[in-house]
Amino acid sequence: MPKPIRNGSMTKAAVTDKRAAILRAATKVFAGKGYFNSKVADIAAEAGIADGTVYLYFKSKDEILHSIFDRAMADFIDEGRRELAGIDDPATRLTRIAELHLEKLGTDRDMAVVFQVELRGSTKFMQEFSAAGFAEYLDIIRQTIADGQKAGVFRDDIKPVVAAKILYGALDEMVTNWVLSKKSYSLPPMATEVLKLFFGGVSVK
Amino acid sequence: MPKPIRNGSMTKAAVTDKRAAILRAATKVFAGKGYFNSKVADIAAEAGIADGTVYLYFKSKDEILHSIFDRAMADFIDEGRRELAGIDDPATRLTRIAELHLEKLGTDRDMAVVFQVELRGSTKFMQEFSAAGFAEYLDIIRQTIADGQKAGVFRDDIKPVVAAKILYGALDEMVTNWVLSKKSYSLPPMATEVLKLFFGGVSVK
DNA sequence: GCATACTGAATGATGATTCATTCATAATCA
DNA sequence: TGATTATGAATGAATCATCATTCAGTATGC
Repeated sequence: MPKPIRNGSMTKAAVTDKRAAILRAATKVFAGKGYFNSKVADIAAEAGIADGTVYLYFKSKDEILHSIFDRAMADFIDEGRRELAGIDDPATRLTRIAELHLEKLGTDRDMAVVFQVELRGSTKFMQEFSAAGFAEYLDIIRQTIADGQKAGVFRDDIKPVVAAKILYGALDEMVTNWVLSKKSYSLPPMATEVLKLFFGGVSVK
Repeated sequence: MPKPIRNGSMTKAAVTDKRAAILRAATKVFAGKGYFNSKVADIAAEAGIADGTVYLYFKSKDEILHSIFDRAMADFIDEGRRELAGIDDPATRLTRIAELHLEKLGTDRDMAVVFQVELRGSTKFMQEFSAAGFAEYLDIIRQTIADGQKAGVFRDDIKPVVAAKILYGALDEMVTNWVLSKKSYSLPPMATEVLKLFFGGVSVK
């Protein structure tokens, strides 16, 4: 009376699929109720498998959350590098980065919720994560700004690290607002708005 | 062998003090281990009282977290309004807002950790909170920017809400970085950096 | 049959909350 | 004033519910 879906020996691809299915289910569940309020049983139910099966693919609940980030972040950085490979002009690069940032998170609301909300749910986690992908991302932005300064298109009385944090913070805030907003609107177009201000400032010249 | 501290009827002030003491202890504990990893017993121990005593002042662990925000946010908005009362020039107002923001959080690291990290720990919480103080804060910024546009000092091809979110996001990111940073530096001076970019933009004119 | 994937009930730990009891102080009384 | 009683803040051990995790058993495919 359980629902036997597929048993016996699995192909490598099938194994990966099931892992991915669990991660997808977990992302959805975490997004809905938060990591600590989510039961492993909820994830199993969402994925249509038994509680115990989760442990055939992940060592612990904690590892599931980690995997979600690791995979998403790795994908994002990869795609970013590929996209940016052909772009030299610093301003254009920043534009593409901002667009990618919002496109990526604006496409998968559950993932965005987990990133915006859960990622910050623990200092410990933040610090582990900081050490990994986040620092790398911020550094790409920083480097691009530094290049722009060297090229003379960006003012150099602002430290690149600071400017990078500001741009990141602004984008991040757009995502957070979008995630929490009741109204449904498209996120990517906000990139233009952010960049307009980031490049030109609010003051009238 | 228990530690009798003070019994009998308490003055109103003493009661408020104990409540405040518990909130202070909780802020410290939450900052250190995160809300969900903190035991009520930890808070009690930090405050130097028995576990049960916590429940004489708060209905639940959840209520403690709420109280921390409510009080801090109310204080902040009050102080902000008072400070801004005498300032008319929009740019000066924004400057003062940014300074206050960073001064306030830069003064009490535990509080800052709870705000930056725990506040975002649950969508539910975020939304409740959004409805309350946060929206109000963002709106003060928005209004100031709108005033600046009307006065002709800020460009009006950027929507005030968006500009407000950008400024807020940038400040918020400064705080988050500061909170997570191993290095110890002073937060308030970052206000100047943020404003320089917010007003003038990165591009060379 | 044998190996492998899966199941889901049982286990054990954890931790929020409760509540019967204690006792310092205040109030009342003679 | 000193003795006596009432008050209610504080205590902390016990309760009780909640899950993460395990594992003995089942099903499936080869």
